[in-house]
Amino acid sequence: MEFRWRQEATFLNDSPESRVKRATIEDVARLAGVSRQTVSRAVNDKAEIDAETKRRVLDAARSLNYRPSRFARGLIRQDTTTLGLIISDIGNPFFPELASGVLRAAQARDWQVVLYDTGEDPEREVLALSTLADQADVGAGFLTSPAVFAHAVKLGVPFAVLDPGWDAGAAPGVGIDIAGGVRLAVEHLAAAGHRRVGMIDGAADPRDKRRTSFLAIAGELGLDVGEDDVESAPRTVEGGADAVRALLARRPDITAAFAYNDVLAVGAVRGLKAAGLRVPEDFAVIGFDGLPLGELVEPPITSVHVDIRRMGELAVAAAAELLAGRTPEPVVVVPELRVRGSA
Amino acid sequence: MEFRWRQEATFLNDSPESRVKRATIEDVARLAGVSRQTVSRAVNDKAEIDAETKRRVLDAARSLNYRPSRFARGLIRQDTTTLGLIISDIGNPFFPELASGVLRAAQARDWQVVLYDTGEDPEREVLALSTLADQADVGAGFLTSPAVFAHAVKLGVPFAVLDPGWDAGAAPGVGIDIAGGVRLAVEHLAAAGHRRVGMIDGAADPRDKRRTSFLAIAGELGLDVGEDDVESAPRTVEGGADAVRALLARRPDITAAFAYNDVLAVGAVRGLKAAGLRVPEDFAVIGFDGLPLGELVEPPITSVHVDIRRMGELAVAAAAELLAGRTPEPVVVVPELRVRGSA
DNA sequence: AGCGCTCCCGTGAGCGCTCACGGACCCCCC
DNA sequence: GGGGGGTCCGTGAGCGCTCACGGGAGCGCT
Repeated sequence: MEFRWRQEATFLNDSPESRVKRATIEDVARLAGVSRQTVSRAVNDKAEIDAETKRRVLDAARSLNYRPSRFARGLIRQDTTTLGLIISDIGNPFFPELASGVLRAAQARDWQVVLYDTGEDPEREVLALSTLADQADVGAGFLTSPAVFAHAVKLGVPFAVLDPGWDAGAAPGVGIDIAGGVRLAVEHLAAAGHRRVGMIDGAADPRDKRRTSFLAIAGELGLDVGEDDVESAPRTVEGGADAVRALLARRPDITAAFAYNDVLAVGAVRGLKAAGLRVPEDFAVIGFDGLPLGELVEPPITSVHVDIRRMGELAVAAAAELLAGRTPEPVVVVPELRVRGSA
Repeated sequence: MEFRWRQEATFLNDSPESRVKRATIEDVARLAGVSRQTVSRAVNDKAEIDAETKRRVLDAARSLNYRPSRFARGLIRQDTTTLGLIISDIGNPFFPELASGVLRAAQARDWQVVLYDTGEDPEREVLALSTLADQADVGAGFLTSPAVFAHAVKLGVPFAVLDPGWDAGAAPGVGIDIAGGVRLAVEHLAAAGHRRVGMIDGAADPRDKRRTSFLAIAGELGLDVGEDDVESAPRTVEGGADAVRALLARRPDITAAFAYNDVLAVGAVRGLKAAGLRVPEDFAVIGFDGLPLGELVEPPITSVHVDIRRMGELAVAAAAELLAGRTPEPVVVVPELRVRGSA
């Protein structure tokens, strides 16, 4: 009676996009003529409630469209854990693979996973991190730069970094032995007799580890490779095709290319074939990641295979450590060469 | 200095999986020698606080590893909306595509998206639905059967169903004109002169719409197609390859196949090529979904294209309607034929 | 002195729910 | 008739936070 004003205030709020004010446990109790506690008993299938009463309460709940507030519940039994996963482009087949591992590990621990796709945009990364910070208990994912990670630290979110190519250094998470992987690739090309090798780069940052490793190792092996044998491209199939063409236009004597990832490698092969070149006879292409996709194309992509799903699982494990207040011990995933058809 | 004990208390709690008890706003207030409210002001960057005090509070917060409880916050300003997205296998490239649309639309509305991968298992679907029911405000996704949807209704979660092949009927969400799509495919094959065509089915349920539509339309067009020209297979590339071989073994005179989806179609083409057949000259294959993946293989897959991302966006829109207490008006996505190389 | 203002800061109340109680009521048995 | 036990239900308290207040201190002005 003295709360009438409250209901009226509620129903005034009917702008198009406004959420309907949810009924509370109190509303249900009132309608069913019982107490909160009894409603709680009915809704949560607990004992100490009469069957008939329960039915009545449940009816009332249904008629009011009642659903318990996850916030109020969470406040009491704080057992649910939510992991925020930051990825840069779910359209890139790499990330579903990663998400698959994360999801599996999360499910095993009974964690929730909320997904943030930042489209490789640092600003959106920071934004995602901010909302993640107050929607999730812990985060994981790829971050484009140390600066973004610093933001996570500032926000106080525990975050497991997946090694992105910049030196994650002290940042907790799971690393990839990128230099080792690149070595595998370049050595493979060198062993096949290629002297003049280009790179199709997918990183924005010129200090990216794949690029620097490529240059270093190619030099070390005495290959004829210079700074401008690296062509940058957006990480798409088209990007790869365009890049290989550009590479060829600039240095027609190149006979092989190392691609930043398999998507670019697939694109490169397409570009080559479209230009009338045979792969690998006229031009060899080697990728990075070892995506299943690479086996589907013609020729199948020779690639430096990384166990991406395991990375996802390891990331969750690291996140769990972080959450427990411990420092996860550093893990590094070691890639291996998978020779298929393209090189 | 005077907070050393607290840190120790923190570290006492070191059972392997236990979460560290989080510091509350009260703890920070005590340590900084201020009130809750002042802490709140500092943490939330509000006015009415002295710079020096703010610094002190923030220091205290950091030293205690304080992070505000999302539950307590959510209880007060109930503005954050969370959508639970149920998919059956993120390894299937269809779903990232869908997720992409959902994510985009969700981001536009400032919604969170939590992901549930059920691996096509009805039991896990029900499970996911249950946790979704008390972790999210609204759900969306594919459900394998009407029974599962019924469970959602029973739980009281608003759920936007993506048309799965069973007749979603009254269920709110976004539909696909599957029959229309199948017609496009079968007519295309018939027009190319195929009389005897098989189907590679990816559905568990024999009443699946693609299968029944296929049978009906093939019959209508007077094709020589019977019940056992339908081969069931797991929705993987290998599944498709195996299925087409089985089909061929049973009925060697088949000259074309309609596949449940593009993944199966890609598999079929692989199987065919491995068996020494030329596609489409010896055997034509047509898929469903129109995934980007289909363009990458050789020959590219002719497919019934569905705008999957748009489906994701529409699903979010429907979910928003549901949340507002309205009934979303029915939407049906109409597929179109994309003739590429395989048929 | 007294008033009003600004700048800080603290105190209830309450968000919606569950947990730990306590208590009413009925039935049975000595 | 009273004690014991079972069944069902309600009442405070409190989870961690923010909102709406109220109030003290310090300053300048009449």
